[in-house]
Amino acid sequence: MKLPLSFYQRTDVTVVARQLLGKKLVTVTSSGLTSGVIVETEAYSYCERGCHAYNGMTKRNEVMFGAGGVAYVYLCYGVHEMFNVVTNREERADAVLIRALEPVDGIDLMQQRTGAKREKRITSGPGKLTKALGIGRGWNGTSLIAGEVWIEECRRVPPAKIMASPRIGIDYAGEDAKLLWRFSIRENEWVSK
DNA sequence: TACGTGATCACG
DNA sequence: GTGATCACGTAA
Repeated sequence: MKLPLSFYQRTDVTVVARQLLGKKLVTVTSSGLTSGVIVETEAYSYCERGCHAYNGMTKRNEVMFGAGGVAYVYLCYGVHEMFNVVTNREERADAVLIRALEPVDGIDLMQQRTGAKREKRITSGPGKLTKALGIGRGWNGTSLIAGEVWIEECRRVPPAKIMASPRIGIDYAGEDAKLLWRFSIRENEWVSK
């Protein structure tokens, strides 16, 4: 079952980021179906400097300002596509970055897409998992309810297994870089390094 | 630790 | 227009 809009449209993005751990992210393309369990996320809110939406709407972050339940995909460092889930209601531009997955379905297809020689770690990192699942910038703004990408229930993660730490790669955010808004499943081998 | 890579954004 | 910057990954 796809998670309903009400899951995404809640007002506290850190709650959504925590609860996405243990859920399954699924994509379907003409090449087939791929999926993985979410083991690492980061929360971003228009209220803090780490967020693309902090300085208001631009062409890039436009979909963040819509209601929750759609994908926000952008290119980073000219090389990597990053997949985010938009949360909260309209004008409250929050999102959760999916940083790592534990592969479940379509592992052969993931290897094919990434050109990975060995099976290990093809979805342990935000840039790698989009490649493995066939997610590109063309999916920016795509609904997570109706389209070829969605998130569904999978595993229950007890609160004690959830670790909170500072987000990666946002030194420019000053004090906000210290927020413990990165969430991961403790001792899961697929969490990024 | 260093750097490729190209879109984006805040300047004019 | 232009230039600095960037929510990474890999090689060394």
